[in-house]
Amino acid sequence: MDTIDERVLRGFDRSLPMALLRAREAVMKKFTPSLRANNMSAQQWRVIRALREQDGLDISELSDRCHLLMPSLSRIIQNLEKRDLVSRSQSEEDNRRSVINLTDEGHAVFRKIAPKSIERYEFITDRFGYGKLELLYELLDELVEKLQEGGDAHDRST
Amino acid sequence: MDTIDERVLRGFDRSLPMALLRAREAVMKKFTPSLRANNMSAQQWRVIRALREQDGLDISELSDRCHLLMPSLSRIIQNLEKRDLVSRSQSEEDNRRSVINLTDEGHAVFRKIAPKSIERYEFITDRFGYGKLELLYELLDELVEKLQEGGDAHDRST
DNA sequence: GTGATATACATAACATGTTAATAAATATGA
DNA sequence: TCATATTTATTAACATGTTATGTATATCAC
Repeated sequence: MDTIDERVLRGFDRSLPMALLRAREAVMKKFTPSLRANNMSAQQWRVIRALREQDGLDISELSDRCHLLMPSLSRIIQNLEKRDLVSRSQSEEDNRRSVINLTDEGHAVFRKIAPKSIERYEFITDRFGYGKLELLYELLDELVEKLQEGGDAHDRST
Repeated sequence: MDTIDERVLRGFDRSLPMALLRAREAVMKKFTPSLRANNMSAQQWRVIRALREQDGLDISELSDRCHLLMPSLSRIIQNLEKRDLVSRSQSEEDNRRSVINLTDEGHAVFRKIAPKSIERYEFITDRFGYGKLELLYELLDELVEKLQEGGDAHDRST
């Protein structure tokens, strides 16, 4: 048992990354089954939802909104394209950009899954409590904000 | 714009899974660089930490404590084994079990990385505030608890 | 004890996370 | 205008997430 620098690493399963991971896993368990039943991964569903909110986004925009890295998103789009859930076209002003649109079938899949998601969401709100949920949102947002401000001074290695 | 069942899906980037994802990403950004500088992934680091807390765990126990699925963990152990950071031996009582131990080199890596992690953790605590951090832990734990109780009645598909 | 079940672990197959390298189009500056 | 840098997107390569399947050992019912 080596003591490190007079301080000690927080107990393993009480670390912040683990707490967030456990919470996310518990939440996702409520959504995943109905997605899987429709051959949809959580990530693919994010893309569908983003396009439902605003159609015709380019891939960089989708990357931001869905919190997916470009290489992942690139593959996901190809997958959805093969399944005719989205279509891509070239931007007129900038030939580097691909514009992605939901197909009719894509819209249909959204309408099929969305009610299940709503139901699960209400289940979570009931179980946890509306007030606590709102408080949790606030804390999470503030955490992100506080960690981002001041730039990446502590993000560098070494 | 189709209205679903009189209710609407929560705004995309205000959904609980996304809020948890963003928070976790922001937190991990503080830890990942020093891990990467030592050729260590976050998952590999979890295994090292778990073994540092209690050496000689079997793979199922590690899976639980690290929140890694068995197939992932199986590969991770093989990787760490190749790099001589852990060693495996057969359990005497149960020949199905592998017992995993940290090697000297594994301990050395822990001692090298741990101070950085402690420092990052203190940075996060300072930025966010100790009280808020504790409150966040409580909320996250309670969320997990509430979602798990009552079994998996709503985890099923269809 | 023998056969059916369950458990511990590994592997397969595919999707995604992650960093690096690449290609093509566009923007910038001399 | 031309060379250079920047931006957009893809691909490569490897690690991990995830579900299904396989294999050996243990346990249990009988």
